[in-house]
Order: sequence, then structure tokens, then C-alpha cells
Amino acid sequence: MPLPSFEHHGHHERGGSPEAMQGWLPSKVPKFLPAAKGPEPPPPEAAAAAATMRKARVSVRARSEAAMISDGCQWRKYGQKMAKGNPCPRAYYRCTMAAGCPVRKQVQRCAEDRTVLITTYEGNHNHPLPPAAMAMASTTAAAASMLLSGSMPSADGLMAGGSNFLARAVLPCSSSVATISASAPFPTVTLDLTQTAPGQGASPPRAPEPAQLQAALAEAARPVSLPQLFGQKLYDQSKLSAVQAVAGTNGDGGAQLADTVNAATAVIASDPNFTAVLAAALTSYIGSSSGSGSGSAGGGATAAGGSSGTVQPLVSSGGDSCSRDDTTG
DNA sequence: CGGTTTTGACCCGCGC
DNA sequence: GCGCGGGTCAAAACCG
Repeated sequence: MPLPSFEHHGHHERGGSPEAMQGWLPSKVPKFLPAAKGPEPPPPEAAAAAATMRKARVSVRARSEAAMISDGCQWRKYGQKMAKGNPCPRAYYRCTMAAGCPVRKQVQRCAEDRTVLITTYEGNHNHPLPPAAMAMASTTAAAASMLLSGSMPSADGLMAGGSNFLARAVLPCSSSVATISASAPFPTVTLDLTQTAPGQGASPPRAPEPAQLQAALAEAARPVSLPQLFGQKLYDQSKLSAVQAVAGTNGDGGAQLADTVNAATAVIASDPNFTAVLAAALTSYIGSSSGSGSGSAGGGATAAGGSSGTVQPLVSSGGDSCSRDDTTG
């Protein structure tokens, strides 16, 4: 590989080079300790890819006794900090399944409810996930597409225009609630699976928070263009499925949509661990959609598992079309 | 002996 | 300019 001759970077390399950050997010990926060692640790590609996909973030809230949700991937804790208003510390994990896997995960418990574990995923996996994870992810991919498309009817899809919420979609199953917020520089999908009533009576089967629903309904009246945010460019199968389902909402198409979402929700409710995978899928999905600029075949979505008729946006290693910033001589 | 967790220090953006 | 808060690294400690 073209090893750039370290030309006396000095500490300036660390936080300096403000011009370099103009392209991507400031203080996130391209951060390294002072030039104490490591002249040029990470290749520009990894950084660029990470920066590209960095726009996606998925937060999943589920009840878990364990300190961390096991999604089949290997994670290494690289930090822990105390949240300002939370007695519970926030843990930072990194995917160690692959050498250059930029996926990061934040785990924190709800300040009020210790039983609720908030897991935030960021980035896409550089490597194919386990078959099981793939299957589940693919299943949810459809649901994700629908959420992203935001074309669902007002009854099923609620658009909330809060200060932070750009759009809100509630699954017909009423078991899971997905929120899409765009206030941040990057789209963030939040899945509230804490209210998922397994039907065992552990939690009230009724709506989680009526207040939110009401607010959502109130805002649902105003039309919000969600697709434009993510780039109206969704994945083939997912898009097709979603579009078809939505388009045919009036007719029997609704059934399909409901069915798809139902299945996904069922899976989610069935296994809390799955939430992690779902999050990964969503993250990858959004990241690819938003990251894919003009270009054909942008994006990933490479079939690694071999599922028929399903999309696996989990694996996305492309994105080289983007101009590298390593030049600048 | 290797990998992971723990823990302090550091960096950086932001607000005052 | 300084302080605050969030995020990351990295050396040591720990465990298998």
C-alpha cells in the first residue's frame, strides 16, 4: 500500500488540519493520539468509508437483563463514561469480528428504568454476519424500507414533526415503535422495543405512551417528505416490496405490508437479542442509502447468505467511488 | 501468552 | 479564554 511518508506531522495532526475535516464529520473517526507513535495507522479507505457510512445511526431500546446484548458479533469495550444525568455509565464497544470493522456500539441503561437497555449502533459491518443474523436482518430490511420510505398511511404511519423528530412510523402490530429523527447531522432510527408485549403479561399490551401517539397523530396531518432525506434511493428488493405494499395499501397490498411488518415484529418480540441485528441492518441500510451518491451499483447489498427474495444490506463494503482525501499532499 | 476489560488521560466542540 | 461534557485511546490489569 502507498505508505505516505510521515512528514513530521507533530501533534498538529491530532486535532489540527481543520481543512481536512471539512469533508467529513469533525471529531469522530479520523482521530488519533499525538504522533507519539503510529505514523499512519489507518488507511484512507477505511476512514473514508467510515465517514461515508457514519451518517447512519440506529438506537434500539430493549429490556435485557444482561449488561450487553449478544448479537453474534464480537465486541470489545474501548471506553466507559458516566452520563451526565444518568447514574449508569455508558459503555463503548467496537466490533472486533473483522480487522477494519468500523461498527461501534454504545450501551447504556435507561436512567429511570434499569431494565431498559439502550443500544446504539453506528456504522456498517465490513464482514458478513452470521447466517442467523442475516436472515433476521433481511426480514427486517423490508420493515426498515417502509419506515424509511414513510409512505405508510396516516393510520399506520404517524409523522411527528417535533423539534427532534422528522417522522415517526408506528408499526401496525403496535408492538414496536420506530422513530426516525433527522435533527442530527445524520439520520437516526430509534426502535423502542421496550414496550413490546410478549403477551405473557409482563407488560401492558396497550400502547406504550399514548401521549406520544397523540402528538404523533397531531403532527401526522402535515405532510413530511421523508424519502428526500435518505435519498429516495432504496434497495431493490426492499424498495420493491415496500413500494408494492404501500402502493397497494388500498387494496390487498396492505395485507402484504402488514404481514411483512408483522413477521419482523414477531421476530423482534421473540428474541430481544435480535434487536442488535436489526439495528445493524437499519444502520447499514440508511448508511448505504444516504451514502450512495450518484452512481450505479453504489452500495453494497451483496448477497452473502443466499436468502431468496430478500435483501441483505448488512454487507456493504463498496463506496470507493467517493473521492479520497488522502491527497492533499 | 493473547485477547479483553479496566481506568485515567487526552482531544475537541460548544457554551459562557 | 476557560470550563464543561462527550468520545476515544492506550497502558495496565485481568482472565482464559
